Amino acid sequence: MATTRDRQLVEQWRSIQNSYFRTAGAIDRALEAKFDIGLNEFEILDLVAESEESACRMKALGERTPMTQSAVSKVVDRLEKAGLVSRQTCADDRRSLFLELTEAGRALHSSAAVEHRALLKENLG
Amino acid sequence: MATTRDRQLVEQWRSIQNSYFRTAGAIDRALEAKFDIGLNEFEILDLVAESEESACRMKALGERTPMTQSAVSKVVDRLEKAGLVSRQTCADDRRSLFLELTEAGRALHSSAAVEHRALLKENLG
DNA sequence: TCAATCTATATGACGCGTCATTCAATGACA
DNA sequence: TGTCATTGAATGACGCGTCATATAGATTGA
Repeated sequence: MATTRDRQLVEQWRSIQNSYFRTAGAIDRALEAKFDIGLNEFEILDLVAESEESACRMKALGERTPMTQSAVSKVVDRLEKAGLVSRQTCADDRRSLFLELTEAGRALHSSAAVEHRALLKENLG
Repeated sequence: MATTRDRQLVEQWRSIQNSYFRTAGAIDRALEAKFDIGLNEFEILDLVAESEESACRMKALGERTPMTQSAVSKVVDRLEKAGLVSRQTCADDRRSLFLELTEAGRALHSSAAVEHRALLKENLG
């Protein structure tokens, strides 16, 4: 039985979906067009840039994003292929890896971040 | 240059992403487990159920969801294969189609909707 | 020190959404 | 009426995320 409360919930949810997709889509398209990387790539890049003191990243990354461990691994693959990031082995635990921005990665990140923040401001008000 | 305002925007965005994925994921898993349909399938079913007076649906559907026209077409494929919906040709414009719930579709929708609303309430507060 | 177990990451198969394209039906207009 | 542009929908190639698994390294405890 469809209560008014149900209707409200559904409307609220649709509105969240719309603004989520609108925002994510706008950022994704802009980054793709201007920097040739997708939103997820940028977000990993952003996380790596944030924690500029080392650590066994990969693991930590997984905890800061809704992406799957395997998705993170593939995003990093692409970033590495694009020469934006490099995987470094971890001396104290050789299963772990930590990530470093390359020069190119650092450069791209700082331009892309400006765009990213601008679009967030525009879309989140 | 990373302003405090930028940090706030990024935090806000991550929080939106997290709650979006948490909610969507929870609903998707529940519907998948109990009714064997995904979230997008349910949402199309829900839209069709909502507009129980006919019309040339497919088109209208595309306007009520952030999904692509082609995504809608494929979701409807699956719903049709599952016997939950049927495509009816439109007399006045033979390019268009409108959709109808089958009996099974109506039944599944009304159970699934309860679950859906409950999870929305739980997740959106 | 040797199993058994656990943990960090990678990988392959798979499903789904997107883009570009196609096809048929319509509409516009001369 | 004949052409040309437009519109509703379907389709195929493709990229990406997910799940289940694999692999190598760590840890525990007898």
